[in-house]
Amino acid sequence: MTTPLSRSEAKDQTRRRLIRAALAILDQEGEAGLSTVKVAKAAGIAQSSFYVHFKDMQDLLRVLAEEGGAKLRGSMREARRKAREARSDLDSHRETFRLPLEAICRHPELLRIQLRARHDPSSLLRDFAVESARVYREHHAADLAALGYTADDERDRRRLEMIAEGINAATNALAIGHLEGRYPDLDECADILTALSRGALRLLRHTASGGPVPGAPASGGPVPGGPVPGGPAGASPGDRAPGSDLGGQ
Amino acid sequence: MTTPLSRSEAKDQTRRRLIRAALAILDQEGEAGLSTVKVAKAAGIAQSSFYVHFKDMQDLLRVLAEEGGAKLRGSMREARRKAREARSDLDSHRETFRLPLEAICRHPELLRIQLRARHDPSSLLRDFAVESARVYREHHAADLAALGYTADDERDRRRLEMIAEGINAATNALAIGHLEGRYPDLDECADILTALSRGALRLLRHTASGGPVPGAPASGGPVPGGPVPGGPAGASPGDRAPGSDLGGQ
DNA sequence: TGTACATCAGTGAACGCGCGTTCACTGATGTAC
DNA sequence: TGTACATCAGTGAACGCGCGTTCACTGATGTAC
Repeated sequence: MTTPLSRSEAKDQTRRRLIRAALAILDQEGEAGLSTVKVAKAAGIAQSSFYVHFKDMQDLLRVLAEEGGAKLRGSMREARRKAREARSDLDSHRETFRLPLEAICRHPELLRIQLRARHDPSSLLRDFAVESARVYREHHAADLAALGYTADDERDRRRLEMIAEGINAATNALAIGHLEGRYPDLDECADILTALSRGALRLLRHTASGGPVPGAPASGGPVPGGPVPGGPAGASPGDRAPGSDLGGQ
Repeated sequence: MTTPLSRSEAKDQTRRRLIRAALAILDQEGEAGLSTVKVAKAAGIAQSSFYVHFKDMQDLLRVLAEEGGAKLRGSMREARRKAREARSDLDSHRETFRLPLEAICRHPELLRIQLRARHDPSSLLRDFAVESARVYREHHAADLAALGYTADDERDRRRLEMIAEGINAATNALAIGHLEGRYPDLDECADILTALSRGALRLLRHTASGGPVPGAPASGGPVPGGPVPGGPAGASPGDRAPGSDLGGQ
């Protein structure tokens, strides 16, 4: 029935088995549980045969990271494409958060691995984790820009980055919660993220409408924290003291 | 000059040296870099002497986790106390986010260790990480309650939990960014978090003022999104369809 | 098609390494008298 | 105060273990003729 495989096909198949086995162990036991012994055994070959396919464990992890990164970028690209097809602005805003959540949940092992490696100094997947975090963050920053929130000066650029990072962290946290079964409704997760972003984005100007920051009362309510040292006195717009512009209270 | 130490005092000092050495290695190299050899060497004693003080590495980590947890809870208690002393509601809201950030930055190693261990299945510090995350989350939930945001039914309780988890993740992310030097101004971090929470809390009713959600302009300024599907029209409070109540636009 | 040879994926045994753990021992500190 | 003994923090050597890595070898597949 089965056509006998050529030598190179068979070798490639074994290689794939090793990669899959490593990914499974990495997801289930973490990097500490990874060893050439376990991976080879799980792939059904002799331990020494591991070195026929990879120089060492780091070499396998490099391949794993490359493939994971490609998968991740593909998911994000697709999410971005779908988000562009959303009909209304509101849809767009919600989709902006729902689609990345879906993308994450399509490859949950990649998020788990990334979260573990990200702050682990001795992780061989550190580069992968940092790169993944960058992809996510840039995705969010681009999305926020697409929603009409832009940053003209350095202060706003930094704030946009902070917001993107905060939203990203919240997205990951809710995605993990969803994967763990605590938040079964992905739409509700997206709602929370949408609402979070809505609040934060008031710190930036919304250039689409051209008006003042949406939601900010024209009268500028109570001033937070009393007098701001070196504050608004002679400050030009775009040079406001940090902490003095919380938007509508 | 130095009074000779009693036997038990000297032993305790050695024990402290071991604990401090383990914490430093854990922070700098992660759990993978930890071994009785390294810890004993860093503490300046023979490797076998490690077992005079601890049953094994897990035993030391248990102690480390207990002490770390106590430190963390202490910091959080203090932050809560200070927040209660804030004069105005607005101060209270900002302090609610600034003080936990400060508490985290007082013991940055605890956050780093927690973030690493939290998703690592083979970590010996898993319990510590989960417990720490719980402390943080409950702190945020209590703070939100103190700000007047309450949850009457199951849906709102779940949302409050999701918001607390999202805010917590964002807090950690910004704290790490601050510790890495990317966001030098802790007040600005607190502002971002305040703004994030403001948006999300519109999903809940604000019982303190009894009025509309704070921050929502009475006049309803420029609306970024289109009409809200299935919006406020005839929905009774507490029975809104999920995903349809994004609060004041 | 058949034969002789080349290639190469996979194997098992061997080795060194760092680590965790045990244990008999040492010498300083503490205590009973 | 002095002496004899008990206690015990700390030591170094030894052992087993799992792991990473190497290497000569095997036998099936591929190829030249």
